[in-house]
Amino acid sequence: MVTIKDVAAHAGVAFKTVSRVVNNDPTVKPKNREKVLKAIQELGYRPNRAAQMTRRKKSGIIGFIADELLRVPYTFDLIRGAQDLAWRHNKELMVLNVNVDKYSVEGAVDHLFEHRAEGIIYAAMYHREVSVPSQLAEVPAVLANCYDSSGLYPSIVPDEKEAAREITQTLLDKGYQRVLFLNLNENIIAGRLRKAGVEQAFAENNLSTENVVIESVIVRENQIERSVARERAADLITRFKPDAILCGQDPIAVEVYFVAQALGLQVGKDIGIASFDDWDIIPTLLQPGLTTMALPHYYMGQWAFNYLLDERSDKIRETARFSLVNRQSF
Amino acid sequence: MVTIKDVAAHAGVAFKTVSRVVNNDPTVKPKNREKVLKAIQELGYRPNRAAQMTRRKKSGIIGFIADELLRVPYTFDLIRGAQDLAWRHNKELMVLNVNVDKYSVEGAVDHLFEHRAEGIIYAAMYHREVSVPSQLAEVPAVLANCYDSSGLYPSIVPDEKEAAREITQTLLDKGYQRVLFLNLNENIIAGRLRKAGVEQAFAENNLSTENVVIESVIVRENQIERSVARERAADLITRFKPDAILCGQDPIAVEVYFVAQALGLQVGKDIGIASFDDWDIIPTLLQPGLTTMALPHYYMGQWAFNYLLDERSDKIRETARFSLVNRQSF
DNA sequence: ACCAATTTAAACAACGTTGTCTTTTTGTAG
DNA sequence: CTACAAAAAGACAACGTTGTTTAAATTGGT
Repeated sequence: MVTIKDVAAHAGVAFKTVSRVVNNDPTVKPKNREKVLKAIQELGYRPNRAAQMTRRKKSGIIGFIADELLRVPYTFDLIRGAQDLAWRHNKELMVLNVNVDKYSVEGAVDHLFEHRAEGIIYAAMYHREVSVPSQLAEVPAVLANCYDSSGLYPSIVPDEKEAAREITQTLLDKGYQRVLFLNLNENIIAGRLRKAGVEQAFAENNLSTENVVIESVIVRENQIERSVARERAADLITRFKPDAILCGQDPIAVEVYFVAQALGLQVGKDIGIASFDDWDIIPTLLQPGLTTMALPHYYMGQWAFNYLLDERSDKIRETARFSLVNRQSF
Repeated sequence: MVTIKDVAAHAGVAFKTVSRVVNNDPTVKPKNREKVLKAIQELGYRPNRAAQMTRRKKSGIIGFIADELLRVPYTFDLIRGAQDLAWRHNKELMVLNVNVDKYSVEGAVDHLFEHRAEGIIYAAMYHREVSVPSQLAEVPAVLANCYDSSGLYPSIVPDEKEAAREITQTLLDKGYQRVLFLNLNENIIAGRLRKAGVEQAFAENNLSTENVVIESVIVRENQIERSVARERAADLITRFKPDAILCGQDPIAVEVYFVAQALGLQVGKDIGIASFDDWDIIPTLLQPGLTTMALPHYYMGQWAFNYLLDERSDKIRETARFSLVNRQSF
């Protein structure tokens, strides 16, 4: 590979002058600058990042540890959010997928330390509490889509409760009165918080709890049989006769659309359907399009990166707002 | 950060000895090795990768350029395939998402050159012909899920035709006789090749072409209205009365399931349904589970990485076999 | 045209490693 | 114990950069 000295020889200047040109040092006479630039062009010189790093004692690397327990498409927006900013700030985002079987979190942290990462983002693939290895504290670190019980790390998680309150309020504003909430299992944080949000909305509108039914129809790990979920949904619909159904996540909405069709109910007309997540292709695949609260993954990725960039040290617990994506399902 | 010299001072040896221990040089006496190891432990020393790279003149970095034109979940298996191998071989996979608006392919290649990447994998998010920047030839490069017209680069793409032949043959073997193939648009490579595969299967079984109808119901860019696709599908089913429907990709199958339910046809009993891609959650979300030909993305990612690892230079054009994922839809 | 002040360029050291060469220590045969 | 080879450890240079100091070239005022 061609080095700074090759360029210098070719241009007939000291190699330090080439370094100056590369780093936009203004103390180079235009004539020399031109000569150097020409030589760089002709030789196809590119600065060696590894050498720069050693000399500058700065890596420009931000680590991103993603726990891959789940493989849900939108979670990649977490990475994208951070990555876009990294590119913009001329930093390297080193993404490591950890997995209980394959390589441990400790291994990933070690790896990042060897690369002298200037900060680490630890992201969970679904909103949950995590316990991170203690060595993580040696470097600025942020948690995204998760939090630790110790409070040692700043974190950002989706504002599940507010999202649930908002979508419920939107339903009520549109005149829906009897809401069936087919929730996630409540041992999942999102399940608990979203339930609270729905309840808050009903309380704020002084509506009787007789008008809302909340049932968990899905368990994340070891999912119950889909057909059972579908049967349950059908049963609840015929018994409770809701005018709107709120789904704990978009895949549940798919079930509900099938059930609705089977019962002869037209979505968006006979019954309103709303959901959470904005899960990849699902909301647009369904007909009519599914109105859903989109998870703020991209934003959280950005927030986490910015936190590190700003060299903050407050142990804030931030929440990120969902955004309502309006389609035609209610 | 603690350096090799700090460790040496702490252990009371020459810093070169520490280097030897770190690199498992056998010419270190056990007693010294122990001293050094203890010092490393106590000081929390970690080798500086950037310094190693400069001195060794090897980066250990493989670049992965992913064109993000589409955001389809399973495409990440391409990355995963390469990444898992990278980890196993103690290499760094530097993943760059390029995007027409955000940062160009040239920029990504430049970036990788600055990091002295030892090889580059260029991956497309759907099977297509690409034209890559000429600078890519300066370094070992492989194309994954795409190929170039020039033939300058080795490449691996899914064996679309064989997959179509195989799934069609499977349908025929099971006794299905009238097949409706709701294909992708034929200006997409996958659409053309899959069609050819279906036709081949029919020819090989000496079946009349009256028993197969092939129609494109979806256009990738600027997708036609879903509702139109659904109408078309319903119309084709009632007119042609197929006993099996083969879908060009899993999302089409979702439409077909809805249509089937609307027509009172039970999937897997009254009508068989098969598909392509194994698109994330879709095949398991549907009831009954959708039998589909899974794209070999993970394998292609691995193949591409191995090609670089083996320092091959043949400009082979490899194809990768789909795998049939049996569920209950036929 | 001369000297001082300023701008520009060169020389040299340093970053944290590893490769090569030299010196010291160790072990063993005589 | 000595001689001598082999093993172990140290010294020093090198990788491709940038930071710092020093020297050379240029400028401007008289």
